[in-house]
Amino acid sequence: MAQQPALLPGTLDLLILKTLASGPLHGYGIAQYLLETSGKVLEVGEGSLYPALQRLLVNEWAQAEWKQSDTGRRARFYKLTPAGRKRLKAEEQDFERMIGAIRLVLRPREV
Amino acid sequence: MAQQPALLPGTLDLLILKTLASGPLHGYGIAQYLLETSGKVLEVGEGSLYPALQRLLVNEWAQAEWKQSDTGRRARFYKLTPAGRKRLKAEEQDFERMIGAIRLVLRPREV
DNA sequence: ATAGATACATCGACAGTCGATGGATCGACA
DNA sequence: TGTCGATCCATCGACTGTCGATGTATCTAT
Repeated sequence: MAQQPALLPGTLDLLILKTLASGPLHGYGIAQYLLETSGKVLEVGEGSLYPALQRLLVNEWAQAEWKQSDTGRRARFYKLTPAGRKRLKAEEQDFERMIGAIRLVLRPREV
Repeated sequence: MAQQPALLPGTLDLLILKTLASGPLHGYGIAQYLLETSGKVLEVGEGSLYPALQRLLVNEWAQAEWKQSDTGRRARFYKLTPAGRKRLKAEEQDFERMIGAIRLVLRPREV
């Protein structure tokens, strides 16, 4: 990685899952949310976002429904399924596990 | 990700660079070091490790030299170049930046 | 009119990880 | 003696995920 990648590969599903845990939201809204919540760091391109949303649907971690967005346009709202919540929990744990392990390497003397 | 991946994609170069910052080491030794230091979490397969080492050489972040290992076998020792140290620093900063951003999403109320 | 924000989605290129495979040496143990 | 496990190198093809470009459409504001 280092600079170009706006995302840590492998974390996008987790981020989306977490975002949806607060309530159903559409693709564009998810990208906006991540951008703002992360302090403009996580810039999810559409070429990453929509494939990720497809993954969620295929795995039945989310369901989609067409509705009106706040701005009056049609938008596809994604909503977590129970399986999606389970998955979120698992991904959060795995993430913490990985980060913890990496930290051990980055700072061996602080344990 | 979640379960199967033994590694967070995009972090391997950083981990290797950090490992080599303590002194020259050979491939097998790097894998061992990461495994032990991480508490058995980071299991770097050879199919990931050697391509990563090639990347380091190509980018001149490391130099390689054949020597005798502790066990008397021939082994290729990788050593950080000044550019490699620079790179390590940059990757560490980027990593922290990404993790910080992700944390903001995972725990929005703790800031 | 037209530009910018909102909203969807796909495509091909590219990079990185993984499991399998192949080779070789050495010590230990049966 | 044979063979097993650990040490050590490396490559290959499959797969997955991210990225930038592209295309469509609507709505608001200028």
